[in-house]
Amino acid sequence: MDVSSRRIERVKLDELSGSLGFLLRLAQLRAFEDFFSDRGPRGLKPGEFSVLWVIARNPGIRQSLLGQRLMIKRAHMTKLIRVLEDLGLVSRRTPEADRRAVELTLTAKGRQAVETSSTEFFSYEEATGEPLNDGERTQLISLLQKYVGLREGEAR
Amino acid sequence: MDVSSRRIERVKLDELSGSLGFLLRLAQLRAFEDFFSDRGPRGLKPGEFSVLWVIARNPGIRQSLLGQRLMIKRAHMTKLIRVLEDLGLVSRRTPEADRRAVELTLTAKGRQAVETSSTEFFSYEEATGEPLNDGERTQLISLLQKYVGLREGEAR
DNA sequence: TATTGTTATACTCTATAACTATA
DNA sequence: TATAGTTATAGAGTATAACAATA
Repeated sequence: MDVSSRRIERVKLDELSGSLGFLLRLAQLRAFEDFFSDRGPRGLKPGEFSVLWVIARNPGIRQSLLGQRLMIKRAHMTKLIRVLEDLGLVSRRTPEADRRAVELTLTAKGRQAVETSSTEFFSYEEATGEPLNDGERTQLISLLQKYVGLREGEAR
Repeated sequence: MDVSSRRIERVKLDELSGSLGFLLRLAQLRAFEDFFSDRGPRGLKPGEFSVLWVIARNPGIRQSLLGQRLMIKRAHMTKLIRVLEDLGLVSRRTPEADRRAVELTLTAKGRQAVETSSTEFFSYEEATGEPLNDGERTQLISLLQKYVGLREGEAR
């Protein structure tokens, strides 16, 4: 196979290449692809890691609040948490103050899993963003934070 | 219900809020949510629209090339195109030059569908990006284009 | 041997609605 | 009546591998 066939031929996208939704979809696919290609499938998937991470920083957090922040629907949350509970990473308890709710905390095993994975996840993160230089990467992160509601003020 | 319960309580995310992968996932969910909440479910879904749009700009494009550009895997592409063919929007032909390949073009009905939907899609696009101002939105798009490989040069 | 596309299978993520138990 | 969570079900998207036809 020659080199030219490795290159993606030109495809006209016109206005589509200026679509925020389209770009975000491609960018997310790209980020996940990078993430999984670098190494074989490891212990925690990105979604599981983020759930465990947030529980670790917010012990006793309610399922509903966790779901709101991570944009995971209630029904899906139930299944996700059950898996993590079955793995022995998360424990659930019903608070006396509101017996409808469920408060989440990590087990010792869960805390250890987050600890182990976090080095891996975040060291990967720093090495990512390939075609962007450091300044651009920082700026992209800043703009996304604002877009997503993680910043009250300006994006810079 | 009082106002305070409508607001999302603070959740500590720490380093996670600086993760590009995490932010891209949230941003994409947000963009799609905006898109679907504004209006009821309309004719074309974003994925279908983008496929039709690209075929419209690149008549006779091969399935493989289309898939590469839109980051859709071959097996998925087959199913996607079949649906669009069954809807009478796309037609397929085998070129004599390479009888393994499939060249895609839009039918008259397909061209009309793109025409109709494009106004809707792109006018929505312009009104989007809510917490960002125009300059920030432009910059975000620019950075994403570079990240995703739609620009050779610099991101600005 | 490599490539294009297809088929079959399965798994994840998401959406919806009906349900319970509490409030 | 409203809320937190659960259950059940279905659909979309994706991943994988085996396959046929062609190069």
